[in-house]
Amino acid sequence: MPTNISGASLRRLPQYMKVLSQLSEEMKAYVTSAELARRLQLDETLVRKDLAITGFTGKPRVGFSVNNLLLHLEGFLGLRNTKEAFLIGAGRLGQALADYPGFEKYGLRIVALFDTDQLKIGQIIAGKEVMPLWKAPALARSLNVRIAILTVPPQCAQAVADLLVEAGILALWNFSGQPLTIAEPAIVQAEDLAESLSVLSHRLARQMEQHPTLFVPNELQIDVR
Amino acid sequence: MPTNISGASLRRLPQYMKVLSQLSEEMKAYVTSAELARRLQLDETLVRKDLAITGFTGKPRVGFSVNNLLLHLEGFLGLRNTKEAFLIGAGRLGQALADYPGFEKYGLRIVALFDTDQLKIGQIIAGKEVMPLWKAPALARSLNVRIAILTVPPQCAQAVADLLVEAGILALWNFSGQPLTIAEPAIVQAEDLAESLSVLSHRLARQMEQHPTLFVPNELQIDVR
DNA sequence: TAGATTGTTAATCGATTAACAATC
DNA sequence: TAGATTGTTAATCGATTAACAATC
Repeated sequence: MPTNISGASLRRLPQYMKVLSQLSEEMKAYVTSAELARRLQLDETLVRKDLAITGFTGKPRVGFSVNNLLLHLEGFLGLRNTKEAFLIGAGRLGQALADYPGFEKYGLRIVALFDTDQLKIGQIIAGKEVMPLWKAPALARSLNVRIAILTVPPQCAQAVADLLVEAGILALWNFSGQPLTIAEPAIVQAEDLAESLSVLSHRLARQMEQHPTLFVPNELQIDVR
Repeated sequence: MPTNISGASLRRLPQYMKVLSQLSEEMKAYVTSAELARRLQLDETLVRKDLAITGFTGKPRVGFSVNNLLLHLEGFLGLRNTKEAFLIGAGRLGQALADYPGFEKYGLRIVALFDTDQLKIGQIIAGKEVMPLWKAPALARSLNVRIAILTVPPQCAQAVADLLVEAGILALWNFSGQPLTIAEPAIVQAEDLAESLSVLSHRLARQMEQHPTLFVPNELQIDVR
C-alpha cells in the first residue's frame, strides 16, 4: 500500500499535521485542499496528491476530515510506535536536543546520553544521566536501540559512527556537520546548518540586488518629506 | 554572471567546501570531479555542473585546484562579508546556536540575543547579554541588522516575526516549527526537525521491512553455531 | 601523441502543475 | 439538479544522468 513516497512529499506531511492541529483546535471539522495549500503556500493539486499517496481520501464538496486526517498521518508516519534513540555528544547542541519536547510528539524518545568528557559524564541532562561513550555499544545491543543522534565534533564523527553501526545502530541522525560514509543496511540522515545558511545567504544577497534601496543605512537616507 | 542556481546545488556547495578543506589539510593540490563525487556519493557530472554554475573552471587531465576552488566557493557564497544577525529566544536551542562556532565560518555573526523572560534578560550567553525583546526593533534599525534567527516557542513566532519585519529585518531563519507568513521583500527559511525526523522514520521503517531479521531482539535469536 | 579529465549538449527521470472527469 | 471539491490523467518544468566532444 505505501507507494514509494518522495522525500519532498514526506517533508510536507508534518507541515500538514501542524496546520491540521491548529484547525482542530479551532474546532474545524473539515478542510479543503485549497485551504491547506493556502496556509502552506503550496499548490492545491500537490496537497491532494500528497494526501492521496498516504491513502487518505476526502469527500467531494466537503474536503478532508481534520481529525481523521491528523490521525491517519500520525499512523502513516509511524509516530505512534515510539522509537528509542541514543544521543551521542552532550555538548550544547546535544543538550538542546535532549531537552526538546517535540521529539516525543514525533515518535522519538531519547533513552540515554553519552559523552567522552569526564566532566560531562555523570551529569543529569533532561532527566537522564550522561554515560561514558564506551558503554554505548553494549547498551545499544541489550536495549535493542536502533537510532543514534550524533552531536559530536566533526573530527570524531566517523569513528563514533563506525562504533555505533558495529553495535547494530541502523539509523544515524548526523548533526556533526561531517559527511559520513556508512555501510548498508545502516542509513544516515545529515542535518547541516551550513547548507541552510548557504541558501539563506544566497537568497538574501539576491534580495539585496533586487531591492537596493532597502539596504541604505538609515543615517544616510535622505528625508524626502 | 551568477546564473540562477538551484536550491539543491546551493546546498551542495558547503559540502564541497568541507571535502576541499580536508583535501587542503592533506596537502592535495588538485582534485577531480570523480573524487569529489565519490566522497559525497554524488554523480561526477553533477559535481562538474555545480562547480561550473559558480563560474569556476578546472583543468582537463588535472582536475580542480583545491585551494583556489575553496576560495572561489567562499566568495561565491558570500562568506567573506560577514552578516550580522539577531537571535530571538534565548532558550536551550537559542543558547546552543548562539554558542555555535560554525556560523562565523559561514559568514554569520550573532550580535545580540533577545528574550521576554525576566530571568533570562541580563544573563550573559556566548559572551553577549540577553536583552528584552522590545528593544529589538529599535536596535535592528540603528545597527542596520537584516537577519534574525528565530528560536521562540511556536505560539509567539508569527507575532515576533511581524515585529521584526516591521523593523526592517529581511531574512528570518525560523527554528520555531511554526509555519510563518511574511510579506515581501522579507524571506523566511524554515528549519524543521519534524520534517527531517519524518524522513528518517520512514526510511528506517522501510529498512526494517527489507531486513526483518536485523530486528529480532538479541535474546530471541537462535544460536545457529 | 594518447589518454585522462573537463565542459556541455542531449536524454532521462521525477516532481510539480494544469486540466478535467468523477462524485456527492 | 447545479456546483463545489476531490481524484487522476496529461503536460510542464526542472534537476539529474548519460554521452561525447574539447582540451591539455
